[in-house]
Amino acid sequence: MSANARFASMLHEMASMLELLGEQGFRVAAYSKAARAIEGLTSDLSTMQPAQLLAVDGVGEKMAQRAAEYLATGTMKDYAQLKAKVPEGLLQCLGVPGLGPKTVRAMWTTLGVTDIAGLKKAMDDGSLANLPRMGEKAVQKIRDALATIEQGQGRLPLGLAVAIAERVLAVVRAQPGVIRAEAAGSLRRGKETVGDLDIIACVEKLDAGLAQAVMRAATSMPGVQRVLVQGEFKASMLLSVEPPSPAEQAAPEEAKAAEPHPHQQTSTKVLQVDVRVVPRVSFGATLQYFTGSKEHNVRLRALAQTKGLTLNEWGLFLDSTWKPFHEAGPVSASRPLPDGVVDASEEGAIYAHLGAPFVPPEMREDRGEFGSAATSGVALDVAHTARALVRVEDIRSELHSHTTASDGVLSIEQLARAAHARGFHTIAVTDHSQSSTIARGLKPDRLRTHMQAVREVHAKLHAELGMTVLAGSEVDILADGNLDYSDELLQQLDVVVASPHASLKQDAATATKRLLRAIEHPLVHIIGHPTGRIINQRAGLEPAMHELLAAAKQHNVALEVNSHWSRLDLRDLHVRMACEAGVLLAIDCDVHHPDDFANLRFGIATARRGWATKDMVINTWDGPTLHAWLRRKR
DNA sequence: GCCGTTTTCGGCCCGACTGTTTTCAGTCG
Repeated sequence: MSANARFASMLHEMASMLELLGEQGFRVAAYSKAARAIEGLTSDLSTMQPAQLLAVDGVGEKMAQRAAEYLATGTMKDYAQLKAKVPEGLLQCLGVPGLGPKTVRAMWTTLGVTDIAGLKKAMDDGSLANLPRMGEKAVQKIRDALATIEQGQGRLPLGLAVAIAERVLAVVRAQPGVIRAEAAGSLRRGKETVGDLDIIACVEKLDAGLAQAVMRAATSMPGVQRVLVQGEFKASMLLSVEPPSPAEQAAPEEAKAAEPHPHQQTSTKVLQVDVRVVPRVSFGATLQYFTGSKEHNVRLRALAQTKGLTLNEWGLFLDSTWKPFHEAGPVSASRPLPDGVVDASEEGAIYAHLGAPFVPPEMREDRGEFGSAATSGVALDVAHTARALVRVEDIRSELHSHTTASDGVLSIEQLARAAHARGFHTIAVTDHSQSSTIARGLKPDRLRTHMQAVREVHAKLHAELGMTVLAGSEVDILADGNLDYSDELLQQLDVVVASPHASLKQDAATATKRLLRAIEHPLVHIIGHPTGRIINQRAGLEPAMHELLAAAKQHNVALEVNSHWSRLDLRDLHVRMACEAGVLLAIDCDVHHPDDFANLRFGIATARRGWATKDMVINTWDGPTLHAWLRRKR
């Protein structure tokens, strides 16, 4: 974990502890907000001047002092004092759904409960049910929540969550009266893992019967374990997560062989799914609202307030029209919505009316998308970035793929034709190098034969389709930074993708030196999955990213955004750092199986989360431009 | 604790759902 991440996590912990001590809400929120701001920084805390840190939105005098203290001593006096007051186990109790700060504090101060074991005891002997505002049903909910946690309820990798969302959407869209339905939440923002699904279904007019029918269809679909809540327009349920299908398991070999990450939770087996039914006039507002992030929405609603408007999940309203309506009680089917200020059936209208540029979902993290918050010394032009963000349809080449020569399932020609069918002008065949024995890496003599075979396919398909098939290799970056083939051999390859595959637990300084050597190598074009992390399984390398980026810029090397949902490496924050440093990106699918081309959407989402524009991504270039760039290293 | 084209003090986003209530607090997103 980087110093930024460690400091931020301590602030988060302090927020929870203050909450349990009964501290005022806004003070608690200030800690959380500062923690999030630090997490989103693209600069190392240690390299920032005090004035730069104070310029970060959410970081004031006190937090800046704490950062200095943390950097100097590795800890903080305030943090230690809080730790001494609040038992460790209470923080786990706070993580149980349905248990908030008020309840945990009450059971701590009046029942002496200090951990999960004590909580279970208090439920069994009936003392918990005797707390104010507690009863048998509330206790049962906590029991169920504990059981769900023990079953394994972590965050699900994006690729698996998307597959489940599409199943739910199919059921909802099939209901009579449903005009459209979309997934919102962190899935729509393209986050690398998803905690729950938010499904928004749209009907023409609010109708309680219709809404109930849609929610019944969802809550009775196969795999539903438990219905958590069911109101007039919203239902929540727990859905079993089936093991990945064979196609979904077409993960890279190394991913399958990966050792479990020390912090890995038991694998996720249930996913919470919320289904909401809204009228057409509200659909855009609801989609916006539940796409989040929470922090982005807080800012957007505050913006609405400055214009005397109220923004909520039903639309954008004049205070004078919404407030009296609201005072009469919650919205219901029998009480029609008041007219909003704008037609909120599309979310773009809301941004437009508030005078904010439309923010693509992937950028809605309150990391500067409103043009105010500083995340580093470098300012990217928000409006331009939002318009020029790289899209799936911009990608014209694949530069990282495997055939049956190493661990892929396609022949060279099948691979090239699959790439052509997706509209690509170029594919690079980059089978593994000799040290990746698990993946049947090629010894030098096999590589020479393989290159010849690739060039024959190129001659054929270039004549037939105008397709370019490049002879490349995914060359191991060995533990000391040497490459896995001689320079004489590398020189003959059209494309060299250099990737770390083994020794992924080395310390930061060693990893930095290792990757720098690869970047500085004059025959290397792209660094593949630079950290080697596997989501939820392996932390991977933690090199000094700023040093790598400076070197990549200097040596004109592109860093990969590996699109496989188990990798997404570079990750979103690293992409943002690369864009601020002006470093080129290669968004690739690391194709082993024909289905892997479909993972491109996840790599694109990750790149967009890092504010990557089309011009920074070498796969968007036309053939001549890309080929000329590759030849500059030969 | 942070912040300022309504403020250096007094605010800080907004609503649904649930369970315990007897009008609403707690939790969640």
